[in-house]
Order: sequence, then C-alpha cells, then structure tokens
Amino acid sequence: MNSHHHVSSAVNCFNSTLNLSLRLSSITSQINMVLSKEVSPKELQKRQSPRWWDGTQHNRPAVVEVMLHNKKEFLLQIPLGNPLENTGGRILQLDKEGSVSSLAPRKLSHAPGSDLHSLQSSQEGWSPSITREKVSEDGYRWRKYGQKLVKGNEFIRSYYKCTHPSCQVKKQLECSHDGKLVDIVYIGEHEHPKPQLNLPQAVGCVLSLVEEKT
DNA sequence: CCGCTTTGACCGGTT
DNA sequence: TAACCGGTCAAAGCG
Repeated sequence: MNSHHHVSSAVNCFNSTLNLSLRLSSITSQINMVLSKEVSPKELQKRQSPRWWDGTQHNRPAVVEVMLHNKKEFLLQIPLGNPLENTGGRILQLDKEGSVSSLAPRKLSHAPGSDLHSLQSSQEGWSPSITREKVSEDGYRWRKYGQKLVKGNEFIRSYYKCTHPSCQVKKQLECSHDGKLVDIVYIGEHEHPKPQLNLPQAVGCVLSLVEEKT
C-alpha cells in the first residue's frame, strides 16, 4: 500500500512534469519520461514512432538513473528538436516477466464491470490492471475511441480519451498479444480532480516501476 | 435505454 | 501530386 502510494505519487508527479514539459517544450530543452527499466536507445527507437526522433546520433535519448521515492528509476531525456509537441510523452512499460499486465486479448477485451474489481484485486503485489475499466490505474475515467495496428509495431495501439467533460486528455496504450501492457502515452494534462472513488489507491501500472529496490 | 467497445472509413500531415 | 500512415470519427453492436 505504501509502495502503491509512492508509485501513485510518482506517477502524478511525472505526469505533471511531462505534460508541463510538453507545454513548455518550446522553451525547455528536454523532456523527461519515466521508464520502468532501462532500455537501450535502440530499443526505444524501435518502439517509438520515427517521428519522435530519427535515430541519428544527435537525437538519441539519454537514459538517466535517478532515485524517486526511494526507488530506483530511469529517466529518459529526449532532446527537443524532435516533434514531440503533438505526441506527448511515452512511458514505456517493458515488463520483464509479465509483472504488468492484464489487458485481455482483443476479443475478450470487453471486461465489463471490471471497473473497481480489477483495481481492488490489484492489491496482490500489484497487478496493474490496465484494462478497460472506466476508472483506470491513474484514477481517471477513459473511453476508448479507436485502436490501430501501427505500421512496424508488433502490438495494437488503443486510443483513449478522458471522459471528464471538456477534458481533452488522451492516452494511448499498447498491449502484447497475451495482454501484457507494453507501452503508454499520455497526451495533455487533467485540469480537474480525479473522479471520486474510494479506491485505496487507484494505482496501476502506469509505471511498472516497481522494482522495489530496497 | 444508456454507455461503452468495435471497427472500417475518413482526415490531415508527411514523405 | 499521390501514396502512405497515424489518429480520429461514428455507426453498429453489445451488455
């Protein structure tokens, strides 16, 4: 629970940071993203759309190790000059052994009423439950408005909008065939409180940063 | 009936 | 200019 809280805080903190960075991207010189584990620039490039950076040396992101809430994290610093303005930051979720997961396979993906259940059940360790619950891991409600298999991508990308009236925040996620969450992108920032839930911590897998380095 | 997902079509930016 | 591609729309279907 404590770790949940920490994770949640970290998520919020970095979502804000990220979004702010994006907004001010014309001024700032870099964007930070939180990675669940260290990824090579090559791997990153593979996962990102080519629009993010062209893979040339000078555009390579730097992975920086930091301590965050007593946890070891990896920050990805992306040199601007990449057209990130419209895309938002990408938070990679490279789960190693299925620690993060649970998007049901496309057909089954209905998971109705998974709203609170999966969240609550996510107390075991923390199965992130980034499924299609209305109230998601980050505490907001999302509505899916599309999905697509992006060229060159191994997995299908799903598009979600925040359901809060007038909120324009979107997110994209990619899940592997067996339902494991692979990738999340948040676009924009919420300027409204999270919907009311009595969730202990609507934590989720926004970051699979639970490396529990002790 | 309502809110959501699904999914093919469409749009606009990029090459 | 056209082809390509990622993102979005919206009708249909579902629970």
